[in-house]
Amino acid sequence: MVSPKQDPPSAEGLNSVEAEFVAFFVQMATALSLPRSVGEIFGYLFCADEPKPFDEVVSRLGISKGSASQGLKFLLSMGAISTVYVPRDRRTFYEAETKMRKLFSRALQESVRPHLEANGRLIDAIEEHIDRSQDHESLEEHYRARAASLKGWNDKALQLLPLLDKLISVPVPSFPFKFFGGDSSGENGKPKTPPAKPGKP
Amino acid sequence: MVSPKQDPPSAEGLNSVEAEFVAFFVQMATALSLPRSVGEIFGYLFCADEPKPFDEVVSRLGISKGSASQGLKFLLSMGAISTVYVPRDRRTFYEAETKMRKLFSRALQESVRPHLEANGRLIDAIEEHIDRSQDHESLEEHYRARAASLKGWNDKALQLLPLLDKLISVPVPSFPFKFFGGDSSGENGKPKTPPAKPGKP
DNA sequence: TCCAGAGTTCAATATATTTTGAACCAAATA
DNA sequence: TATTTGGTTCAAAATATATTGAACTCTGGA
Repeated sequence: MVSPKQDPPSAEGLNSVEAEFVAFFVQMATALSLPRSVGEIFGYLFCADEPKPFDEVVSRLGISKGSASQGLKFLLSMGAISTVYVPRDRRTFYEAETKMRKLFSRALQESVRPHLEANGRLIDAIEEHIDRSQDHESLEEHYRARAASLKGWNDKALQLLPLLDKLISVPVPSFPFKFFGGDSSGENGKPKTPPAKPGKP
Repeated sequence: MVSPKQDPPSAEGLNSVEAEFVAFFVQMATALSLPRSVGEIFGYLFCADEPKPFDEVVSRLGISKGSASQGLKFLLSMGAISTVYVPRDRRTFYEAETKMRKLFSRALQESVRPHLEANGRLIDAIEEHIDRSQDHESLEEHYRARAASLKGWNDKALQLLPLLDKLISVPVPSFPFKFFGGDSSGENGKPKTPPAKPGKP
């Protein structure tokens, strides 16, 4: 399905393994309706063994500086990547967050929760409209019931968020019958040594 | 923020409560990156007290027949609405699924699971590429590790699906320390009586 | 101070998605 | 059989989104 071996050694274009990782995250991005370029960038950084500088993202992926800049900014804002400072190199290096738990957790907090909270406010608005308007006669009760159902589910979702957060850090094959136990795949306090001058051979 | 009272009695346009429900689901649809029209249609049907026919969806929402047809088809395919047969009326009537649990459950099965399964196949493809290609020297081990991490998380997600499904049917305020208990908000075997000739006054 | 490199911004362009509406089909009715 | 009604299809138009690339800013030398 994909062509033979022979990986271009570096510098321009991706080797076949990188290309597959990138394809994976492009598909992921598509599923989440994010731009392709975001998937490409994350995929490239995810499979890299060292932090990579801006210009390498641009040249290896063959995308424009503009796209790279915007995509990196977005990924930073999501907490999906972070910058790495490399002494004696003016460029900023980027590395992917590879702890999926963190990614997921953060998405829950930064994307899902705000949406649910906004929903809550919209539901309040609905209820106010039901109060304010007459000539619904028999419908008024029905409207109230529907609004209440919406509110119930929204609240439920909000309450489930922290539980979900706990759930994903439980080692799966043993189903979680006690929740607040330790996290198996926990943090390692590695002091984040910058790599020994990577990139630009 | 929204203008006074005085609801247009019917026939054309929405009353102010309907308008708010529709706005809510439009925002919901946007969050899920679905077309506005899908949100409008679902919102209209969700707040209706009886099943509504195609032509009313069109005229009340002021969208084209094409949009309505496609949106309804989509919502049917998601199981978010269903058709209702009304004797002595050629039109098909639609009603929203108001049991959120069903909606959610179904989305998990029909949308999330297939994506995860596709991901699994893509990860296999990555691993095959790692096998096939040489000249990665020291990188090969790193690639394998990254691929393994991906596979691990994907499998975990797949395993969590049924648990999630259970979770949402648990009454929330009492946290779930036993999972396989009964479902409080369970099915009611109502025999689905068609409404007494609604619509078209 | 000037220059070169790194990166950002943003208007223009390219792409993708939604919506419309006219043409069409099929079933019920005249 | 012809007509009307209910609804679908699909190509074209309208909108929305992503990408590019040229102009720009900023910083660190020389």
